[in-house]
Amino acid sequence: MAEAAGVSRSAVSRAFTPGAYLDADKKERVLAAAFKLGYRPNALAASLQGARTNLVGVVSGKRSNPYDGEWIVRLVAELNAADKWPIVLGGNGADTEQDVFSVLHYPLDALIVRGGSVGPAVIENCSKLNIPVILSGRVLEAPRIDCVYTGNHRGTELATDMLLKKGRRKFAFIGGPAGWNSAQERQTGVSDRLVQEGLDLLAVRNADYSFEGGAEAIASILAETEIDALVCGNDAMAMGALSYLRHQTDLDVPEDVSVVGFDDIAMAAWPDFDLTTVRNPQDATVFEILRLLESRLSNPDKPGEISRLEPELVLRSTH
Amino acid sequence: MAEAAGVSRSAVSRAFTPGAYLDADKKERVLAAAFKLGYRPNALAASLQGARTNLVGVVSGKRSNPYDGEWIVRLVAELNAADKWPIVLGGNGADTEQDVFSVLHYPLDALIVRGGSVGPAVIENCSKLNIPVILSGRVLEAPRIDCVYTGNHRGTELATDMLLKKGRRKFAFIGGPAGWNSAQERQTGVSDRLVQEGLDLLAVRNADYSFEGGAEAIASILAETEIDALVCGNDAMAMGALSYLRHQTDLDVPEDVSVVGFDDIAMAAWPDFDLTTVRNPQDATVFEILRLLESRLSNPDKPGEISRLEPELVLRSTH
DNA sequence: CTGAAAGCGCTTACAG
DNA sequence: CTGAAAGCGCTTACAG
Repeated sequence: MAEAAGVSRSAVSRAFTPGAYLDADKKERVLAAAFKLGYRPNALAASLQGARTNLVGVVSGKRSNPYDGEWIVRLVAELNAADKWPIVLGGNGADTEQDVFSVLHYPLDALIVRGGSVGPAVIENCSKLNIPVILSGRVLEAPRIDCVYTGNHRGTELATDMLLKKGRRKFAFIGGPAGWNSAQERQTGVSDRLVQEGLDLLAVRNADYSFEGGAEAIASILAETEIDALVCGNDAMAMGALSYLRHQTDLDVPEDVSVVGFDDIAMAAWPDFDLTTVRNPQDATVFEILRLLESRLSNPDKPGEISRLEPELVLRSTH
Repeated sequence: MAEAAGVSRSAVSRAFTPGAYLDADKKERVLAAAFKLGYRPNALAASLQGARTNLVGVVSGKRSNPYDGEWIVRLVAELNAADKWPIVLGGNGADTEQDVFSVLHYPLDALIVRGGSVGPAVIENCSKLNIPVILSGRVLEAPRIDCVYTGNHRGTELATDMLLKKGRRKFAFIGGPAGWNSAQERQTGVSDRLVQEGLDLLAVRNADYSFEGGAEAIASILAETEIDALVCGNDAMAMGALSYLRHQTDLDVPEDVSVVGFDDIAMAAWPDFDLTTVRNPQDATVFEILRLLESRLSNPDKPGEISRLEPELVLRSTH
């Protein structure tokens, strides 16, 4: 490249460095030659000199949860807008953690992790490598880890409270994969509130956050238990359950049984579902991730920050 | 790292290179030190030596089309499984092309591009930089460009044919963004078949491939035209139109009007829509992309390959 | 089998 | 204002 333009290596470098001193003529010559050859400076070679790579790892959850799909698409868009380039992992379940280790071979500016997609080993490795980690949907108090989360317990508590006021007494809950923190918290949000009224959760099922999973779970519940309120760990399962109730049973929603979801994904508002749900504020989540990222990058050694977002009840027609 | 293990740089490198000669003891020492420090060889520094980066750019379309969302999630999962690491772009519309130029600063093994998300300038730049390009959902005959696409024209022709046999005569079409190839081809698939029967498309609208766009488009059509068959350029718009017909009009689907989509996204099969549609085979598309990628990588100079996938009519309950 | 040296594509002091 | 040199973290011939 340098010889193509008939200048020194340094000159080429300066031509692409905003604010660097370089004769206008010479700069023009470099840019012209670059255009002709399709040349652009190798960002990775530059990073060996200490520049940021602007590469961030993004680890999402399983692909059965549409909320995760929306999360990743929005996050990618915002990251792009901030000139950060996401290397995306996830969707294939079991091997995700191994994949993260592979991606740690690249000099990442940061790693953004959704929910419970990876374990503590990954995070420990990142801190050894000095790669900041931002957790979305999970909390971890650690030296230089930042977190954004929505009050899960509070969210389903709000839903349960509303349902109780409406006179519901026979509650069931369909949660995400057993063992996940968020799934557990959403469940206890219901059960803790019920206990205050001297009530129990009559039935609990765990599914995979998918539409089909929700439909199967409600079928299994109805085979054994009579209920008048169903709270679900996410919207997709709530929609699956709602669909099953409407098409496979004589039960009327909301006349006989109330259905409430969690997340407020785009589809929840479609007239065909019009799902009452708990908003897990996605805009705010993505916005916070970006804010925490910039803030961490400009001040790598500051203490970890934990940002809590408040859930909000969205009343539509299924409660 | 070398001094931490008390060995030479070369030894460290060999410890991480499968099949390289290195004393077992020494190797163990290197690996132990690496584990302790969280060290892993910088893949980018390695790439300066000529190794592949295993980084591939993935450019998706606007985020309003759920099919693109499914495409990206599946593609990412398959790429991960093949130890390729996708830098994902897109979702924010206008600036996508500029973003691609930015990402071309990284040494990519290949660029995978969905539909009409970027123009010819990007592709030309890639060929100058010797970065292979794989196009999904669009065809471009060029030296070293590979393409996968589904027969759009054939797809809507199949749908139209079925509708005609059912006795439908008054057709409308809701297409994707005006000017997009795929949108145009899907439209002429309908109109060409109608012409054979001496029929015309009574109404055409262009929307943004979203649910809401479909609902607005059908409203606008019904305000001016009486129809008995609606073909849509994708499922999301078909579902939006279907939803509008069911909730905002007295028209019965399929009694009074048939609705057919395109893509066969997961939701189309949900009982709440049960949409008759044209399958745009996603598994096969992603599979082909991976195949073309491997094949191109192992034989960079072979001629461009164009892989056509056949659409298939999926009959459900809305026709 | 293994170390020292060269070199990948850059940028950043350092001289001029 | 700008070139020559050093060095970022690696790997790959090249000697031994």
